[in-house]
Amino acid sequence: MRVSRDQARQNRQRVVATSSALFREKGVDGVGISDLMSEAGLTHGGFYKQFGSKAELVEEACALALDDTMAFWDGYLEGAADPRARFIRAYLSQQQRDRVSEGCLLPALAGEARRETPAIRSVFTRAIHAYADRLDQPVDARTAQSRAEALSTLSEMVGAILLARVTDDPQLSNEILKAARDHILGAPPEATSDR
Amino acid sequence: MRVSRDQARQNRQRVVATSSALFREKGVDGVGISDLMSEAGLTHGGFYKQFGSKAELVEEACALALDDTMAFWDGYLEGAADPRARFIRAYLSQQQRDRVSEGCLLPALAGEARRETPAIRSVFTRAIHAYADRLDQPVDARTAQSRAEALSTLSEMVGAILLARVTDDPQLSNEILKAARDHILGAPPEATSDR
DNA sequence: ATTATCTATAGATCTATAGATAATGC
DNA sequence: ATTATCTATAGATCTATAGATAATGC
Repeated sequence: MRVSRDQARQNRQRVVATSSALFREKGVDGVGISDLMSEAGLTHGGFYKQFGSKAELVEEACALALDDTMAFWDGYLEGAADPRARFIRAYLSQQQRDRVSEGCLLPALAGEARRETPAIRSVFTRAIHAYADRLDQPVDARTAQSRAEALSTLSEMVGAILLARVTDDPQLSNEILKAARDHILGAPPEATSDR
Repeated sequence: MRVSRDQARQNRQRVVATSSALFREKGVDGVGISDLMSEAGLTHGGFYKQFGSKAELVEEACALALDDTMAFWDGYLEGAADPRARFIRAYLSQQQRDRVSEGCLLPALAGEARRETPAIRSVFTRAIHAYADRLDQPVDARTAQSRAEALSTLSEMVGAILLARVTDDPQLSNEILKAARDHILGAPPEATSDR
């Protein structure tokens, strides 16, 4: 029954990783300790030897969601001619809209996180800064104006994904994504970039 | 114990109204049938004589939230010189951010509503159309372009409120609101309109 | 007689804890 | 000896239903 110290560390990390996906997919209230533990191949009894409370896991899972997605974006944008445009186009794609459990934590969880602990809300503050940094000018060219633009662009991206996900009208959903892309990046020359 | 037909109708309506506020404030999973009924001055046993299920109440409560807020906005904007600007400024105010239980259902509940029944999601589709209509040109001047702009403006408004509510940094919260207002309406001539 | 509301409860959760078990780490 | 994980369970929910009660509406 017992397991090596290293195996235990891995088990714990697997709980955080599966929670990070399941919380985004089903919401924090939508999955119980049992679900999270058994998804990681464990039983629920061991949970409180690894975490102080569910809220503590939520905090870690949100932080991991942030770090993972940021690592993904930084890799995806590395060496791009226009990283900001590439970022915005990919973020506002149908793929990102549909892959909730691997996507940005802001549209997925910010609505509920508003009511969570200060520690959890501060992860969301970090997330806002992290995303705004990627939308802003290169570090040496930043101004109050460019920062305001970055925040306003982020608001539009997050809002568009949120609305595109909640509507039951698939056509409206795509229309919302396209409107946000075109508005932020300027309309495409032809009907080229609906994908 | 029994009550007149008219009184019963009023009781039922009071349950929907208090639910509409409580769901926005605490989330659908955050309030139980007991809470909703006792907030309306009733006991929980009578609930299922009035509603088929909790989901049915959620649908009605969201629809009422939409109708109430739209009636408010239409009154608030009636006769304004520039109704669109007045709408955007008020929606993106600190008051709207802080009055969650009386505010727009989109930032408050869209995140959870994604996982709800089709009937509930279709209320959110109606909400998107209703808000976009108020942001679009007068009916006879609408184009595909103006509609896309309305949707993109709505995304930014909803996203800005969502982010301004989730962060635990009050300064960042105000910065997000101001950035969205300035971006949508154009920067103010002087530092006039932070309020 | 009908019915709106009440009390009481079933059955299924959910978070958290207690104590047993069996393998690691000294 | 320590400890990671297991089984079992406490206590508090939550949705939904059953049956009683008392006032309305015919």
